[in-house]
Amino acid sequence: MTREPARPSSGRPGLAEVAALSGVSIKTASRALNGEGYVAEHTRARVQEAAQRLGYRLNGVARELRRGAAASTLVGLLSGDLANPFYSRLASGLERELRRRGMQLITASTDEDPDTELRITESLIERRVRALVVASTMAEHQHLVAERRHGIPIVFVDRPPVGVAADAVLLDNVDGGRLAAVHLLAAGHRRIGLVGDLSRLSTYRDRAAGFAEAMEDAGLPGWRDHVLEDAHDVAAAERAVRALLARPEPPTAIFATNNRITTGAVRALWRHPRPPALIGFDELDLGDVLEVSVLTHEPEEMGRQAAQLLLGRLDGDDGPPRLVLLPTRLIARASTTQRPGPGH
Amino acid sequence: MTREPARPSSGRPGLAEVAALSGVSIKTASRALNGEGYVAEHTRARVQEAAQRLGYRLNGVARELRRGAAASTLVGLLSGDLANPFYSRLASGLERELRRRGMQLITASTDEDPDTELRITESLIERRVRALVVASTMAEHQHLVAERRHGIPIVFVDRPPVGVAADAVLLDNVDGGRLAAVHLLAAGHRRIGLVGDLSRLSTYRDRAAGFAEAMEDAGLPGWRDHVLEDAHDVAAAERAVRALLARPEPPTAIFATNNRITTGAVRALWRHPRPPALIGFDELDLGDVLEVSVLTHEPEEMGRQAAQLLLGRLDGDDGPPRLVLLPTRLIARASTTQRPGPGH
DNA sequence: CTGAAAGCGCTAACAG
DNA sequence: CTGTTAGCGCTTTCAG
Repeated sequence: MTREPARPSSGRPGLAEVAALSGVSIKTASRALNGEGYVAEHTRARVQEAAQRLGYRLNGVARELRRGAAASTLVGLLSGDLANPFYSRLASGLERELRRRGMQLITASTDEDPDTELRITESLIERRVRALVVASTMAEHQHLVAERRHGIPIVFVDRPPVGVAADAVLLDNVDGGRLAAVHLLAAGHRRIGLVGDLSRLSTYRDRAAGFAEAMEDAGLPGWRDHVLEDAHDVAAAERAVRALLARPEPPTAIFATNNRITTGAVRALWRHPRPPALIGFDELDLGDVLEVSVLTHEPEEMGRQAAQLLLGRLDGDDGPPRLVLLPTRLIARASTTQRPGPGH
Repeated sequence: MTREPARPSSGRPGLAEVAALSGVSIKTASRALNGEGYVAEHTRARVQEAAQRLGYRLNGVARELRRGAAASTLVGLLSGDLANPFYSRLASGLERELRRRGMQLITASTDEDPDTELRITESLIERRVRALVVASTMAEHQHLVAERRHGIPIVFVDRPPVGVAADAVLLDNVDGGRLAAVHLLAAGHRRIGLVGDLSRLSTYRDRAAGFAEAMEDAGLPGWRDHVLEDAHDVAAAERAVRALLARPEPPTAIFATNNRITTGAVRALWRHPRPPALIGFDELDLGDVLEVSVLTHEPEEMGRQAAQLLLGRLDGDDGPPRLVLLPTRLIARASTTQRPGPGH
């Protein structure tokens, strides 16, 4: 029996080359390498040796095409910016959980830009990821309706789905905002500055809503006078805080609504002769040493929960969309407990 | 002419369905959707409308199989732990640069475990990534020799390749270690504690080597007495620093050889009545406010350089392996300039 | 235990 | 401008 001379067309050897070198059929080579079914012991050995010699690597692309998209092990994560510890910790928790089930995470940053998000979403779907985890920066998600219908599980994290029914894992932002206000009010503060992220982000809006609720309950409808929004990076936040402090009647306390803003605030207040009280959303690296009060939570846990939801869907759960709300916890430190209240 | 009734086999519509619905051949549908060659305007419109109606998505897996691995746009990044800001900033710089060239980054964490690294490497190669960026935790890299021969570009970052010729982007760790020692020696310190990461990591060993060199030059061969290694997380580092300080003759200064260790050290020295001087490797979040002297550098830049090397290879550069050495810069802050020297 | 043939969804090559 | 045919590298199906 004559065989073709085994010339790899793409530079890399394929099953055909391995089969030729070991003198078996292509299918037998496949079986031997996958440890599938019954293959004579010495045949298996010969095949494996040939594969070794040739530096053979399974072509996962071909396998996936043949096996069908339902067998893919790739899960896509769409997030704002991996350099933000919130997202990277989320990714870390997600990845670890997925790996336990043999799935792999592919991440892509949107730079918080809706257009980029749209393009990247399409490209992930074209790659036939098995599921999608989305920390969206878009105002709505109509473009995902078709995907959901085609059965690909989508889990929203940190920010809720709009215009599409899908699972979500979110923080209890309203409660967090309320806790911040209540804590500061209890210390006697009345003029409380609030520095916010982009006003279109629901996370920020919810935190502000909880804050507003507590302020109005306390009979302080004038809280809006001390709000500065759209501080999306550390430098902008630092400027916003300085601006608040430069006012004729500066606030006696500040609520920084996320980690970047808190960082900017800490920098603005550093070495300030009489710094206002400060409370931040998200824990800070060395927040204990910096003595900044915060509303903390666990990004890794958000990732784990998202993974669980997603794996449940892959296992056949087709119930209505689920919403997991993660709590926020207040850690009171010197920045709100040892700094002068409004009386000073 | 009769056409088949267009039933998607995988649940999702394919080109065949789009073609059937718009009454053209499959190839014409392909052309219309890819904006390739000449297609009559109204044909294109019909095809695109059909695609829209069906929720058609290109199957990138099939496309890639057909076009061949050389057309893949996926670059794999293998790193220790994305939750470490060093890696996430590296990933961020890399991704941004790759995206400008239409390539996508797929990341995977090894948890600093050699076995995991091996498995994940294989799986990325099976997925036929176009190139690999590796922050390796393995002692050697023989397993990559075959891959290099098959032409897939590999760039090592942060840690050097061993046993395989490949490009690398590294920090000048020896110089960094030397700078740290020189800085502390100039302040009059003689008993300097050094807290190190896993002793098998070349980054740590190089930093220690530079440190050693400066110490020996200063006529202080006894420096080894104040070394504690294998502090791989923040808690271990904090314990190590406390242990050093509890000695009969505690060091008057401490060199923390990476960001996690510095964090642990800051925590250990916090509120210490007479803290030793401290210098850390890697910048810290709010390092300025914490007033910790550091040897800083830019992880994003490492990512960018890696991308450049890699893209150059894809563009045909087949010269000998290149090594890019990134400098480290000393930022002197109060932790080494305002704390008591050895005389106190 | 082993093999031959078909085909996953797309695009390259070559007609019309 | 449009269509037909073949085949990427693997696995599935069905026969030996």
